[in-house]
Amino acid sequence: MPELPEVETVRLGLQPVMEGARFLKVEARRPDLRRPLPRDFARRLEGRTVEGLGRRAKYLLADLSSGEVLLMHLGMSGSFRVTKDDGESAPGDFHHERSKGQAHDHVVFHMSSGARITFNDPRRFGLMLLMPRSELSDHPLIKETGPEPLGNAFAAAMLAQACAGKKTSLKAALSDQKVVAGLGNIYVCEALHRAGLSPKRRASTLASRRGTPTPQAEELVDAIKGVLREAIKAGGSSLRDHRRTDGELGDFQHDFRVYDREGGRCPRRGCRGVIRRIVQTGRSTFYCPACQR
DNA sequence: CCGCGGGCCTGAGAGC
DNA sequence: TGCTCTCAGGCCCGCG
Repeated sequence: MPELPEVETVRLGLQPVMEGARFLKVEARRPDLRRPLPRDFARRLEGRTVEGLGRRAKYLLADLSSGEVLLMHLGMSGSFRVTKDDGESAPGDFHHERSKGQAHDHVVFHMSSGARITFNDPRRFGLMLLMPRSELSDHPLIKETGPEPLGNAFAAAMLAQACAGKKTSLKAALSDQKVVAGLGNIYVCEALHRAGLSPKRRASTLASRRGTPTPQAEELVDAIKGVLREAIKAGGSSLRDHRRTDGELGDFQHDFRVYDREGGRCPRRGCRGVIRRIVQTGRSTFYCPACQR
């Protein structure tokens, strides 16, 4: 489900109830996520204060007063829901699932801020890990991650460099978290359309022979930054699973130009093209063959 | 090393 | 209604 804008929306929702708050009680109801929850998960969180809640790529990172970092990933279907903590162990219909809450509520944080934070993840591709803060940047999940696309460091020269020599498609390259962090299937398609670049184009065409960025690389960087900023402003895209932490939907799906719009008219001014769906490396790609070259 | 396809899970929706 | 099939915002692993 979630790409950078959705994860950032979740972060902004959790920040006010997590930062500066302590974990009073932690329920690990279903430990078998993509990886098993860490050993002594609840015990290592309870009593600790969250000093800061950050994000790197699609990972949420809670800095703990113990010196550890809690790393959280939403996978395809993960979501966090913030509700008022009434002290009961769980909401939901106890006639069916006594004290178990909704289906797929795998982890619950009871915070000193008075918030109950429930992690729900039907497909269980999500992840929670604990590690010393000092080990984060060297951790295999983080180590190879490319630049943050909204950071100042992310510029055409960088992108061209990362794509130079790549035989794969632009679509595949931008989906690669080592090239740039946080994009997924939706925002890659949307950024490529905005930049007027074909998803089938070779990634290496963003770099000139000398390795310097082409005008297309500049266009693409602007398109990536633009679409991500707008999507964050809209609270992300809600196709099926994504919710803000208050349960409301995001709005950006209404602003998609190509994603999930197969057969629709290309929204670019003056373009008469029709949006097509193709499959690249096993994933749907949506694009306009007329204006994306 | 690089790029691709399969697999991990569950649920929704389409088609019969 | 109910079955079967396909597909889904991600990522890891193994193969060639």
